[in-house]
Amino acid sequence: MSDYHPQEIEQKWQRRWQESRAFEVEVDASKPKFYCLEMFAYPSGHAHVGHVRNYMIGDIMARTMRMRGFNVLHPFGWDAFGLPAENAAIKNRTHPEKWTLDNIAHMKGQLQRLGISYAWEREIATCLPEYYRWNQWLFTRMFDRGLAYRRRSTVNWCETDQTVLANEQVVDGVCWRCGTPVTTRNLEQWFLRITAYADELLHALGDLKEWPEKVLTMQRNWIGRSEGARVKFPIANGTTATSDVIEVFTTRIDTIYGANFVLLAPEHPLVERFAAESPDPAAFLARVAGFRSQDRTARLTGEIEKEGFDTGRRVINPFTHAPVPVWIANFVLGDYGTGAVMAVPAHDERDFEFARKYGLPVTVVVQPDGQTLEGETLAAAFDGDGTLVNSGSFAGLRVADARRTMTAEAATHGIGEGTVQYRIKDWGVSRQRYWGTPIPIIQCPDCGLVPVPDKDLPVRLPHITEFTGRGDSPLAQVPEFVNAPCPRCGKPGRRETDTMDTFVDSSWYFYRFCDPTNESLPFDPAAVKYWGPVDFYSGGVEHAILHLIYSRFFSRVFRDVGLVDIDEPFTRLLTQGMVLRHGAVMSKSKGNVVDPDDMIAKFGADALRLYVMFVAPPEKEVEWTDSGLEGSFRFLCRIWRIADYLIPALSGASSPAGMLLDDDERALRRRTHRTITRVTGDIDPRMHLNTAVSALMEHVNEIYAFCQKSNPGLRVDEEGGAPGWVEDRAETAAVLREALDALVLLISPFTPHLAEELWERLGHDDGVVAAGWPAFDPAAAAEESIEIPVQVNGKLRGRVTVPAGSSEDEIRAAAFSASSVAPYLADMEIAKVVVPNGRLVSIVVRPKKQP
RNA sequence: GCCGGGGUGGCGAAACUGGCAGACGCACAGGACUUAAAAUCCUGAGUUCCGCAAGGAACGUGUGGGUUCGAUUCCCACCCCCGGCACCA
Repeated sequence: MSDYHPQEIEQKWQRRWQESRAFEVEVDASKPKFYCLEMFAYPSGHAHVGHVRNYMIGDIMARTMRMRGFNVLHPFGWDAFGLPAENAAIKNRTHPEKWTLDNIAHMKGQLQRLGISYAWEREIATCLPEYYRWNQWLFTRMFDRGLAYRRRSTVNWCETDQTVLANEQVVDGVCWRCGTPVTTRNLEQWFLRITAYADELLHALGDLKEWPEKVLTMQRNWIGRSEGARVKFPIANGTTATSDVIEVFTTRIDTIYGANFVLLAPEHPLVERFAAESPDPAAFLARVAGFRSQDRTARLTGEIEKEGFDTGRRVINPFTHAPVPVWIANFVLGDYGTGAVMAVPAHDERDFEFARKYGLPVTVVVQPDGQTLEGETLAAAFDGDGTLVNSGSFAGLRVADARRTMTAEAATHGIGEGTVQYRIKDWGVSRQRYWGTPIPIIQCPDCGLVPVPDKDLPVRLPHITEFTGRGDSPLAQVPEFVNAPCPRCGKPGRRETDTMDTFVDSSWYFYRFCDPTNESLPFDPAAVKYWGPVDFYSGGVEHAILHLIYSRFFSRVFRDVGLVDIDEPFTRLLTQGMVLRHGAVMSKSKGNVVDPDDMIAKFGADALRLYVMFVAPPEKEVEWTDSGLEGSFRFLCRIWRIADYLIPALSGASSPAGMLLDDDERALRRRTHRTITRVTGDIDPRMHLNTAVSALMEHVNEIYAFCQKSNPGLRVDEEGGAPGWVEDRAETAAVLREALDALVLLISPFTPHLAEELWERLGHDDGVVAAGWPAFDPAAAAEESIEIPVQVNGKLRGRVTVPAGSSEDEIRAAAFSASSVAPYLADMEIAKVVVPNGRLVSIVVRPKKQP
């Protein structure tokens, strides 16, 4: 009797996998490919079990598909740029690169000790010039296509630290580090024109059949398409020039006869002019400034009260030709639509609230069916369907018809047009930071913005030794970096000193894995043609929007640049749930993290992997429990014991196929094949890893029960329990061998080390991948007899056992003659009998009518 | 407010196409083994009630209704929890 010592076994197999390059793969057109990917990791220091759950899920998939004969690409890498490294540099006086690379080394060790089957030779880290060079390459391509452009935009600014703050660094309106109230600054910033793909990104969501509904919905909301119209309201007493028009965006052009006033956002371009032309420009601007500052801080903490003031100006409603006042309102957004709206208080909740507050008129132009609303007495805006009134020649139309007709009418008269508006904005990628990809642009006094030519890439990050966290872009303090000749004319120019948002790095890394060392292109298109798209992608739901939209965007840019011929990079997406402890997400600050290495030391990596997969479905949050992990460990010990007991007697066993088996042997064999089909389907396509483990547990229980049945009171763990009863009967040895072989292969994606060890002990030389996924034999799995429940008036009253394949009449007869059912039928009239698919008998009875 | 996902034993959960609710595990209880304990192997267990017992009855998947021979599953209304978006005109 030997005991299960996971640590020894695990080290042995991890070493062998590495020596044999077991998970390294190459393009092989003769085999079907499977690209399995987990979202790569930010190297924050230590991975806890919450992080690694995701890698375990992916590993089950990768190992299963490998055994099923696929050429499996399962790579890993590091999202290695980012602010924490810079903060650590400021705090600990280490260089961000050292901090990052040290963390990578530690975390890589953690993952290797978990036995995740990564192709480590393809490892990438985004902070290395070999990688970020291609960020720069793509950026220049985007610049050439007008997809990357520069404009002024506001950033959060801390006066004390003299630095830009990311949104996450602004806590309740003050700097996270020093508590100074945050102000804004206008800087030249780079944007990527994701809006050019808004429509495509939205529509293609419909093709993502294997994405969670939740993520699709979130992306739909984020892109935020709305159909409406732009309508021009000429300024009263102005000229006919376009500068004398306020253009509004509305989704309710049908209510335009009720547009009692027009509202401008505080950021609207006309505001400055109206102020200048007003009697008291200073007071005017002060009120506007008040609104603008509200946006930054007050809006984060809660709903701000609707406020506004009359500019004194009037515009002409192009449908009614009546002059209406123009107000400036704090709740109108400057960066959506045209920054101006027509207010229809009778039919818009916000406009209604505003009109009532300031005593503005309310004109009803849509009447709901069977009611007559009056503007003066209206209690709330009515935004439902109805019939137009007070709307000139459009009166009497239904809302939907009016929208169509009036949009066309506006277009005919040149006063407006139908349009589609998106909520999504262009992606601001400039970061005034050190630890990121330098933006490869040089500003030349003559040529303007000039991209760095390919031959000069990468633009390397200069080595900086002092990190203070103060000042604007750290790169601006390195003259030898900043001063660069214009690539076009050679005159002294100035290099862009901002770095890229790290989301750029992660928007295409999955293609780099296909060809990670390419020195002439981001990747060989042929490699991506073979491996792409990612077949199975898993990661945290926190990336449901940004990362997954940016990746879909970049994938299309690569397509349009000509490097890939697919649109969608991820065929199937799984968003894994987090691991909680004491009801909270694991975090260092809460002190509730579980380090996988501690668990490996106690129970082994296999037990940890199995537990995390068994405790709940992959998408669900789970609460960590030590006792659950212990239970999984016990289960593995139980497997070890039965295998250790049986293996000596199985060396001569052959396949049970074709043997004349007794009832118990046939039952065990049936069980084995049922387990094969259940586990197979539970992993793929169902991805119910917890029930796959349950099925394996039942299978093990069944093997024990089989042994107990032949040998009541059997002690599997006793010394010298040489199982002669197995060897003596070839059929018994054969079914037990088959049961054990199947168990070991089926559990190998979950507990690969234990499985390889047992597989070897079972006498196989080539490992579980070479063995392949166990074959399912439907004939062996077929039941010989089936138990059929019998219901009387919907209540379970008995069960009958009939031979498989019995006719409905036979099943019916058996049900009626069953002793447990008969009493319920006595003195009753049979009203109806249902036998759906021969699976169940449902009898409906009622009392016999008295003659 | 809008959108999405949920609500099943003491706990994590299962039930794949409308068909035996609670598989599997944790915790718990009992038995075997042991001088004893641990470990192991076996057994039990939704709740309530009746019965010495074998066993039996009723109730039971958030609440209330509906469809159906039959509903955790489908339909309607509502309550609660989680997540996302949120003055997007």
